[in-house]
Amino acid sequence: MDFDVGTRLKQIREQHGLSQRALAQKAGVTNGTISLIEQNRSSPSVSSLRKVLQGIPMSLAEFFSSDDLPPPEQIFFKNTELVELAEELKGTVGQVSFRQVGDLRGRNLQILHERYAPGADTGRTMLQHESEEGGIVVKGKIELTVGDRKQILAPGDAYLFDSRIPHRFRNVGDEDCELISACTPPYL
Amino acid sequence: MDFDVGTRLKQIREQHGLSQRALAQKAGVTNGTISLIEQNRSSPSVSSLRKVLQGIPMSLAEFFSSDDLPPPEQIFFKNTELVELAEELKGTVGQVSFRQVGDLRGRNLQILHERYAPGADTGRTMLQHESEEGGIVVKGKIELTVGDRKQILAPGDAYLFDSRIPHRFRNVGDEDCELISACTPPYL
DNA sequence: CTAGCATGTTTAATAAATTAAACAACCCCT
DNA sequence: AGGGGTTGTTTAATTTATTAAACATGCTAG
Repeated sequence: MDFDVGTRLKQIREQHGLSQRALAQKAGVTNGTISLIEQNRSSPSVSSLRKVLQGIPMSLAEFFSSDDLPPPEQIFFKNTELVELAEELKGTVGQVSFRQVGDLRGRNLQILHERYAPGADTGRTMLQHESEEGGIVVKGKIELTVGDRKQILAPGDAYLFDSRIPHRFRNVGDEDCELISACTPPYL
Repeated sequence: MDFDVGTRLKQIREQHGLSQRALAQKAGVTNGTISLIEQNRSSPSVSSLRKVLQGIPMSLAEFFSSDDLPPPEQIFFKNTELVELAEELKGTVGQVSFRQVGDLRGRNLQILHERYAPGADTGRTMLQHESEEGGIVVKGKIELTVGDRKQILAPGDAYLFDSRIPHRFRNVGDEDCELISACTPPYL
């Protein structure tokens, strides 16, 4: 009782500026099929639905992850408008600052401006969230541990990994380290 | 875009220690249906599949997000290892550099180190990709236009928007501008 | 060894989705 | 006002999925 296939398909089709016939042709089905599906008067087989979505194109996974379209929100953020995420970081040692772009309501993308004081350390070893995560170092040096791999990154260096692997950040230098990171979907 | 519904269902069913008949009863379908689906000899309608998954229980979204563990990949990237994305930028004016973290194969997250020379301009107005996009300015100034909104961002300032809205970046200052951006899912 | 019960597979009848083509409504253009 | 093009909707014919019941195999107890 939780997923309205017809409405979802219609919404997606219209977002892509396609008519029923246009989509039908790209998908290799008839326009009638699309019409009936959108009215929930027929429940497509997954093979049909896959064909239809290939005309978008969109994966079945995307289709069923009902992330609804975000309403018009704030686009630009002044330096001072980034929101500090101080609370959540229980295991951390030393001074760490995570400043987030926007409030993420309805978003898949989280962008952070991170700052680590010398010696600062996220006890994140235990943390594994269901995301992908990456970033680029802007200033200073950071030691990053991901699973059984460890490396020190300098300005301009970068990282990208699956957040389900336990990971940890540690500033082993003697100046502040800044980096800009992204995460999808957001970690809290 | 090849999704083996039968194999996936069988895998899930067995992980939950259910026989075809046991699952069939909980789901309100017959065992034959499950057998045929698992052999890919019939492609269930999404209403049937939903019924079946309710017997697990599991959502359609979970079913189709085939969360298989990613193969071990490169995690750390030296400054010089970022890959230049020079080719794709047809409409651009002036000197622009997009340097990407990793090659993105199998990833949802794209992270770029972008550099705009004074006067550089992406003719991106026409571009609308199916993503969410955001970033933080590191150096210099950039004018960002998103839909009918425009703003000049300075170091520390940030942005976050739905990439389906037409957008454009322009360096209106007289020094190089650098920013770090992220995009999900990747734009090419 | 065999009777009983579980498993997954197959088959003919039935129910449902998909097609092909026609229908009605709306816009735009001359 | 009317054509020619679009749009989404509907209907009968066809294809496909689903059912109900039989079939085959393997396991275990007596």
